[in-house]
Amino acid sequence: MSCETETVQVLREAGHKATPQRLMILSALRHADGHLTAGEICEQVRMDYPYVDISTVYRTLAVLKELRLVSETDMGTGDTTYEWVRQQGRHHHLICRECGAVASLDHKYLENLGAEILAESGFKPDIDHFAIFGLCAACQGPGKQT
Amino acid sequence: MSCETETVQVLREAGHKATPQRLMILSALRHADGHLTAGEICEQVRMDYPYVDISTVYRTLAVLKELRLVSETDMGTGDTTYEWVRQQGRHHHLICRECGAVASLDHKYLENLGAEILAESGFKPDIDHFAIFGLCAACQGPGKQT
DNA sequence: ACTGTAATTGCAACCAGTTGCAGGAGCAAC
DNA sequence: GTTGCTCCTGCAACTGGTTGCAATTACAGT
Repeated sequence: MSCETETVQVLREAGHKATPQRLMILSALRHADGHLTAGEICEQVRMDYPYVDISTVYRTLAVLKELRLVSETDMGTGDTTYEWVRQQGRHHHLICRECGAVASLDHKYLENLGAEILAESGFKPDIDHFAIFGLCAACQGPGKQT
Repeated sequence: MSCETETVQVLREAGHKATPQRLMILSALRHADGHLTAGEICEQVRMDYPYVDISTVYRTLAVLKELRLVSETDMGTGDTTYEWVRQQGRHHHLICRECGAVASLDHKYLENLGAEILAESGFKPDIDHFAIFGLCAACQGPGKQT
């Protein structure tokens, strides 16, 4: 758990406390390599400490999201998922509304967009992790509608 | 209600039925000029027909969304809102995560993005109505938090 | 106008996520 | 190590939205 020291700093500096529950949630997020739902995080933490409440998980996720340590993504299937934000390897998701396939999108496309918006309107968009819906190549063929 | 004829066509062609409830929901959406929540739509319909169930509203909205007649937008405040999609005047929203201000963004910025993604990955994104979070110009100033 | 079929409705039960609250715990200062 | 303040936790109640189901209704074909 020594790898969380840095994160603990960030928490403290923002006036938050580093509680065991939070460290466990943090650990679950870090060591998972994909997206996790709040429920999954809760289950995982309960293996070590069975009393965590789901509301604690949600509240912790809210704090982490505010500090921009995790990103929240609505995958379109009604599952809201959370992911540890790494500094490199930013990516976005292209989600097919027909077949549900998920592809990754390199950050560079969005980077342009972010810069353009900032230049023209002064609004600085949070472009950390987008989920973009649409039709994948396979589902665009004529007469291919489900 | 004669202005709904065209929409009724679209519904029928997709194998859906044009029920009174749906027409009332449709009417509410058309005549509102902004975003409406499901609850607001339900209330409005109940003025004419008190028995509509909220689930009917949600199901109708799901159908209309699928037919791309309405767009669903999560405004970030926990309110999911729905809006009638007009062919012209497509726009997107820039929502400030500090002060909640909502600004409009012209469609042209996203048009580029859509074309790029399509060209490079074959994925055809639905770029009808985006909600982009970030910091507005006023909230970016140093020490201007909250 | 009548009929058959499939879509739709309203209801109630349900699920994900949020909130208010009282007790408990972290942490900075002494 | 103790103290005090504030944040955090777990609980339970609640809200927004979804789903399964039996009864009903739209509508295409006749």
